[in-house]
This record gives sequence, structure tokens and C-alpha cells, in this order.
Amino acid sequence: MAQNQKITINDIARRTGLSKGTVDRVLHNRGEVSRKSYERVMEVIRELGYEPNVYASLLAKGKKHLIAVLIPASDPGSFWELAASGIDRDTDPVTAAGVDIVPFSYDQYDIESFRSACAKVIGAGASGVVLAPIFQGETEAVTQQFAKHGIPYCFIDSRPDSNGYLAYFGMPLYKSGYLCADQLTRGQNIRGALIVRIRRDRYQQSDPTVNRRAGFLDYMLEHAPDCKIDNVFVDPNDPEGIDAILDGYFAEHPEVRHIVMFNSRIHLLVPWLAAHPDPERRVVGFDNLRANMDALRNGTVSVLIGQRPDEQVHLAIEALAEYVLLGKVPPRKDHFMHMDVLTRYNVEDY
Amino acid sequence: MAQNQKITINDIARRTGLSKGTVDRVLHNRGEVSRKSYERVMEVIRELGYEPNVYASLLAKGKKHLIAVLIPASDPGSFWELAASGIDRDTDPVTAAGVDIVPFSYDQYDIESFRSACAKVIGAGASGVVLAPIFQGETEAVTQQFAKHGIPYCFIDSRPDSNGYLAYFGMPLYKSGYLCADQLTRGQNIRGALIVRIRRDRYQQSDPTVNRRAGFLDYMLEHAPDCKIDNVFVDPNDPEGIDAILDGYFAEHPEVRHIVMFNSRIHLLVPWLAAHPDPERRVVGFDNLRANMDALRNGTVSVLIGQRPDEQVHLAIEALAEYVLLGKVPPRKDHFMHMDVLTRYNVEDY
DNA sequence: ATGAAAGCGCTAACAA
DNA sequence: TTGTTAGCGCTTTCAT
Repeated sequence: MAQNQKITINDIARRTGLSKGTVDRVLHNRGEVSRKSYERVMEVIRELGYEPNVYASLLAKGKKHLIAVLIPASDPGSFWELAASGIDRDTDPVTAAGVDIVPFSYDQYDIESFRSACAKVIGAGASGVVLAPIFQGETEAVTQQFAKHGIPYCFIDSRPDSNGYLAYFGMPLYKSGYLCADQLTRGQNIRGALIVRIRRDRYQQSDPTVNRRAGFLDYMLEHAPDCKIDNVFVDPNDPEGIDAILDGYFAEHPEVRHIVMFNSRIHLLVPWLAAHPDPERRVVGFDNLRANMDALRNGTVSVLIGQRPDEQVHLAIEALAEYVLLGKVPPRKDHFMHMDVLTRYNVEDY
Repeated sequence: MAQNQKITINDIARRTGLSKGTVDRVLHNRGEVSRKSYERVMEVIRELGYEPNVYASLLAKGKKHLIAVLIPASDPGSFWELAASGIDRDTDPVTAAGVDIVPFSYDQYDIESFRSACAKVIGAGASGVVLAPIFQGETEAVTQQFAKHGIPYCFIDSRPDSNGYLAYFGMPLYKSGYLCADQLTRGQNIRGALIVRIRRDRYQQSDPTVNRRAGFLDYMLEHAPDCKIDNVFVDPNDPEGIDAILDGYFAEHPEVRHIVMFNSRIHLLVPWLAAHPDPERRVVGFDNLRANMDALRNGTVSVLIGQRPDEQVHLAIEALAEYVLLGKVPPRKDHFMHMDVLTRYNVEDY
């Protein structure tokens, strides 16, 4: 049962009558070996069931690996703070494997800060990078830089149309909208629903919610074709404005009760919701931010759809570690994550 | 920015005027060092920001670590097969850290096979064990064996009342029953519900569903006190019997429509459900077995509550690896996992 | 095309 | 109590 894990390159060198050096050459396909020796070595390797010793290899190589995580600086309680919590420098097993995980943050509204963070990453000699493609064009540019330096990178959260990334971890956006609609309506043919949207800012950023909205609308078309669907736009920095807008809308449309938001900011509506309780109202939002989960607990929000940004980060780090340490390329490139349905009854263990 | 990761014990030996050996002694608190030297070394360590090189340490120790995963042999499509899928010998990063993960399986209906599997684990010189406490008394006995051999162990799935385990990963059972009730009723005051239970076998095994059932009943008491709740018992190996029992029950109780099961076998009801479609019926079960997920897709089951047994296994392995490799004890012992709510709209990415 | 040999940073056994 | 030394298994440079 217990494999004799003691077979080393010395054993196979002795067995083949060649030297460690030669064995190493064939092990790494780095040429300069006669066809004959090559085959002999391979044969003995198979025969003896040789397996390389990771520690020795890594020790001898003497490289310190550092994986950079490039995400926006996070306001407390924000989506990106959640993502950042996936960086667990102390307990992540890749740390045990001798890889250092270093966050590099930037201002998500300042493309310049993004550029300079990328430069730092390269300057730090990172062996791999995890990043979220916040700035569309610039992401293309920096990943080309990474490629030029031979630095592999993984995307999280969303994924550009380029192709050089090692892996991607994110939520299936369209489907998440579909799921959201089902949770909002509970499969019933509801009368009306209000979509609350954030007044779009001008920072050449992609809007990750468009696909989600599309999924939502398609579901409604199929399952509740008569449902009246309206949109209002709010400014996240103007709480009173939000109240006013909701007051205004519902005064005019008393027949609509249900509310949905496609970004992580459903918590913005909590004050209004708390002031206008309605046991029949369904409210659905996204992402398990602290404030959103509180809203679930106090009953102002019915359902939250979560995507575990922390796990996305974690998995991306692992994929990179596997790659830089052992050269393993992930079997799939695109990893769509589970979508979590959170209610007040399962929110506690998140 | 780039830390000078080059500080080795040689550096600190030189700096203190002591030798590598002494430095190593203080590093590992293994005594035989004068108070004075100890403090001097510690001082320099801090000063220089020394960090040990994991590779070198592990290489020199020369230990092959093997983590044993002790779970029942899995029929295809069963709960334990799901759990076993958390053993990812090729891609798990702990493998990259040089730890071998080896499954040891046994017959969950044969306590003798469990005993002998445990013996094998010890015989194989395992550095750590992941196990599910299927057999109550015997689990106590074998964990004492593990302890005697200095082998740390983690529980998954459920947790005995003993105390020597390194960590536990499982679902909060009572809460899962509560959540289940909410999903079944959707918070509405339903008229009736049928609990389908497995005729209990006599193998001195614990019944993990009792807590779940308690949570379910408490929810119903609070939210739907008038709901009629019945139990029927079925034999998993007698499909026709199941049909007959359900036919019989619903003939007598046409006012009851909703169905719930607290174990992973809701798929047993699919034939009957498919033959008796009812768009108003809610059916809730547990665990994302392949057959259960298929039932979700074809609409015979409304909701599945999942607990990711594979992730439990994975996390337990990681915890053990951290411990045996780096001596890190998990900050918490008991880890209650997320409960996943699966519907046909989010089942695809599981 | 191949071999020899010097480490990588740490551990552990033995000497002193 | 402390120092010395021989590895752990692999990589890499330099000869040959």
C-alpha cells in the first residue's frame, strides 16, 4: 500500500548508467539528449514509477513566487472588500506551498491609478496576476504587457473578449438575471415590477448588469408577459433623492409592489423599504455585502443572489499557483460559479 | 516593495555569532539554548524579518505526508460519491505542497470494514485523517487510536460529542430544516405537507435527519401552525412500494399536496411525481446528487438544499495540510457550511 | 551529448 | 549549551 516514494533521479541515473544531469534534461524536455538515452530514461522512469520531489525542485530553483491580486481599493462593506477577503495570506494553502500572495489595489474611478498598479505588479516580478477587467481598453493593454513579460493572468468577476488569460472565474450573468426573475416572481404571474438602476457614471467602465437585465427580461417575457416593468434611476450618493424617487414612483403606480436591483447596492433602498413595510412585496438584489445581508435579516429584502467574489479570487489564485509551481494548465478556461440564493433562513452561515 | 526574501538562517547565524544549529533550535523551541542566545536570536530574526523557506524545511525533514480520507465506498450517484469528488488528487493545491491525499473506503453497513480501514490508515502512516462519523461508538474508539498515534483528524458531515478533533466541516442541521420549511411553504400558511422518510435500518448508525426534522417542525409551528403534517415510511429498494404508499396516502388526503424528504433520496419519488404532475405542488429535498438535480431540471422537484460535501472534504484536507505542514491550528474548530438553495434556474452551474 | 560538482536553505545527528 | 557536518532531491553551470 505504502508506495516506496524513495525513487529519486539518482536511482534512475544509476539504473540507466547515465548521470543526474542527463536525467534532468529528459525530465524537462530540454534537449541535448540522444534519442537513445531519452528513451532509456523514460523507460526506467515508468518502470520505477518515479515521481519528482516538489520541495527539492522548488528549493533548487530558488525562486520566490509572488501572485499579485489586482482589484480596486475597497470601501468598507463594498463588493470589492468582499472580493479582497478571498486573499487569505495566512491560511491559504498556496502560502504553505511557498507562494506569496500580494494585493495591489487602485482607485476604480482612476484609470491612471490602475496603470500604475499594473506597473508595480510587473516591477515586483510577479509570477502571476489575478485581475478584474474594470477598465475595458486598459485591461487589454496591460494584459499584453503581462504576456510580454511571460506573466500568466486570471480574470475574475467578468471577462473581456480577449483570449490570453489562463482562467476566468465569474458568475453567469445572463442566467443570474433569469434566476433573479424567478425569485422575484416565485414563478407566479405578477402584475408589476420596478427595476432600480444606478445613474451610470461616465468612467468608461463596462456595465456588468446589462446581461443580467437581459436574462431578467427574457424570463419575464416567457413567464409573466403581462407584467408591467418600469425603470427608475438613482444616485447612490443621494439618499434623500432615492426616497423621493421611490415615493414618487409608487404614488403613481400603486399596483406595482416588487423591486429589483441588478448591482450590489440593494442596501441603498433599505431606509425607504423600512419606512414602507409591505408583507406582500418581494425585493431581490445581488451580492452578499454586509449591509445586504442585514437587510435580509430585518426582512426588508427577500432574496439576495450571491456569487462569492472571495471564492473567485481564491480559485484564481489557486489556478495560478498550480500553473507557476507545477506548470499545470487548468482543464477548463472559463469557470462559471454557483449562484447562491440567500434568504433570511440561510444567511447566517455566509 | 520587493521584500528581500534572501534572509536565511545563515544570515542570522552570522549576525548573532552563533551557529545554524543554535538558530534552528530557537526557531523550533526545542530547548538546549541559553536564555541569552535565545533572546539574541529572536531579536535578530525580528530585526531582519526572517521568514523560513518552506521548501528547504520540508526537503530536509524528508517526510512524505499522506492525508487519509475515510468515507464510505460510494454507489454511483450517491451522497458519498459527491463527497469523494472533493478529493482532487491532481489539482488540489495541497498536492502541490507535496502532500498525498489517499482515499480509504469502507462499507457503510459493515462496521468491521470500517475498523479495518482505520487500521490501514494507521498502518499507512497517515499524517492526518478526514472522516465522517458514521458509526457512533466505533468512531469514538478509532479517533482515540488516531490520537494515540498522534494523528490529527477532522470530521465532516456530522460531528460526535467528543472533543479531540482538529476541525469539523458540516451543515447546520437544525437550521437546514428551518430553511427547508421556508422553501416548502414559501412563507405562506399552507394546508398540509407530507414527510417521506426512509424506513430506518438497524445498523447502529446515527440518524442525521432528526435535527433537520426538528428545525422543520419548529418553523411550521411558528409560521403555519394549522398545517397538517404527516409521515410515511418507504423502503429505498422497493420502487413499486414507494408508488403504492404515495398513491395510498394521497387518495386519502387529497388536501395535502406538498412533499418533503430530509435525506438525500428525494429522487426516489421522481417516478411517482412524474406520473402525478401538479403545478401547485412544492417538493423539497436535500443534496445535489445527480439524480436530484435532474429532478430539479425536469420540474418534479421544486427546491434542493445542498451542503457541498465535496467542499467539506476539501476544506478538511486543507485544514489538515496546514496543520501537518506548518503546524497551524485552525482559528475555529467548527465550521458550518453554507446551505445552498437550488432551483431549476441555478442548478446548471453546480 | 554527457558528466561532475556546487549549491538551494534547512534539519538532525554527533562532537565538543 | 553550542558548533560542525552530512545530507534531503533537484537544478544549473561548466567541463569534457
